[in-house]
Amino acid sequence: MSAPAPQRRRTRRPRAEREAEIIAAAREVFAEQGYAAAAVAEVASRAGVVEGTVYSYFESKRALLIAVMKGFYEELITETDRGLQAVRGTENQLRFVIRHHLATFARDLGLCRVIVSEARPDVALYDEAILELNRRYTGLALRVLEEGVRDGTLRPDLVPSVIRDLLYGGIEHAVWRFVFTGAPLDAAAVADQLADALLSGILVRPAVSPDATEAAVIRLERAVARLESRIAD
Amino acid sequence: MSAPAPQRRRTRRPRAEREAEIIAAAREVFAEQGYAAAAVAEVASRAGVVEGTVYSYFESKRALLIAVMKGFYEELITETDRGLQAVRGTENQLRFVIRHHLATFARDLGLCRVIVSEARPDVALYDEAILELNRRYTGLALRVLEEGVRDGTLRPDLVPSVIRDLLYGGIEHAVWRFVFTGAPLDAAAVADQLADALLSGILVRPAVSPDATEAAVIRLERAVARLESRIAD
DNA sequence: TTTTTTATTGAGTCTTCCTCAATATGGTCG
DNA sequence: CGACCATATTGAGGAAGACTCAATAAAAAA
Repeated sequence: MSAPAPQRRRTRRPRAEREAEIIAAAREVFAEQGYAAAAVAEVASRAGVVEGTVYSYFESKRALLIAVMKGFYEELITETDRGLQAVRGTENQLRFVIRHHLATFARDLGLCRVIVSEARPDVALYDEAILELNRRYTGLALRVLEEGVRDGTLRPDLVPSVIRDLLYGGIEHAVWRFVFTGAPLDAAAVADQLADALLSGILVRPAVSPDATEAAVIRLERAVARLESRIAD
Repeated sequence: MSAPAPQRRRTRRPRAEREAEIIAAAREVFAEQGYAAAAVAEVASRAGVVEGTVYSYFESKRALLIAVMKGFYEELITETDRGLQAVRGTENQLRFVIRHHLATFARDLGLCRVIVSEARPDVALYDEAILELNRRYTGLALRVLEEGVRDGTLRPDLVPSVIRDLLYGGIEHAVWRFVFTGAPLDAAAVADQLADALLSGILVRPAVSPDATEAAVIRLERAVARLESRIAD
């Protein structure tokens, strides 16, 4: 049953390279198995070292996870930033962010799942680094929103941070939906649906006419009557 | 340092009651410490039994978590369903769902965090029960959306399931934001901001600006919606 | 009261994170 | 070119916690 004993030889490598190898192995294992199920011993073995070695590079399993996340976020931030510079206009930039984020999630699902699940449970100081990365990343979208408000493209009464949450939260849930149903995800289509809803809202544009106002007044009177009678009880 | 040794006596209790006690203890411990950090031994101790007893009621720690989630979801579904029946109109119903979900999250944050983090990592068959509960719960909002499309209140080109994801995802992220920044959460205000964005979109409405009367009508409708949902509790 | 059933126990196993003293390696310096 | 040394690497072992199971005792049945 024992594997062919990979016959490792003790070799010294430049610190930076070995560290990179361990991080790469960890990224694989975490993405495949999730954080809790991943064994540090397996990460070590895939990186061609022994468990103790991993601990001479990283304080703990969690610190290793954070290093993995860091790498992931750095890539994501760079790509997104570059993309945003190539697109003009608030609406187009928002569509780009949504599409790119959704595509990233769909592509690197295993790792994204771990990040989402593990970055949140702990408000521990330890994860301050991750919070900072997350702030930097979602800050890109926030700036787009703020500028949209400033230049009059977006409604002046918006609270940009709330809209940002709506945006990222919506994407996340949309992806889970597909993960769980197992349906193939048409990332571009879903991104457009999300963007349309966010930009234009879901209500049919009320034809602002005296009729509509009158109808609303009637609805209100009835509702108030209902409330009054209920309070009377 | 050792606690005063609770001096437990071996007592036999009706199966259902003991089970309920264990679930209640687990709910506490999970909410306080998170799933990974919670020790089954502590759950047992708070329930006044020994670790082995827990395992005679639940196959595994995870099965225990699922039982806890089940109870939580059942409550949530009942409350939401009851509330929806007391509110008329697609827009008001959506506002109710958002407000109630946000309030629940804010109130039972510890447990919600665990549910969100632990329900997703595993697409394992084991969690089929949780998936079903989640479907039932979010199905309530889905039905509101579908009916809104049918009766012409909502845009006919909407994909209701995507909007539902936008809604729940947005709430979730909005809550995390407050958890992490530590700011006090004005649930009602944030719920309104989310609802406004979702219903009307974030783009500036071209032209047709409502006059003062219409604006007053809109304010009134929101006030009535708030009253109705408060009475529903 | 005696017998039967089964809920409860707690000691022990196994897995996994993490520590540390011993070891071997590759660069450096005589 | 060989000896030396700083330190990267190792692997055995400790600690904690999930889970098992044969023994025990409480309640129900006879």
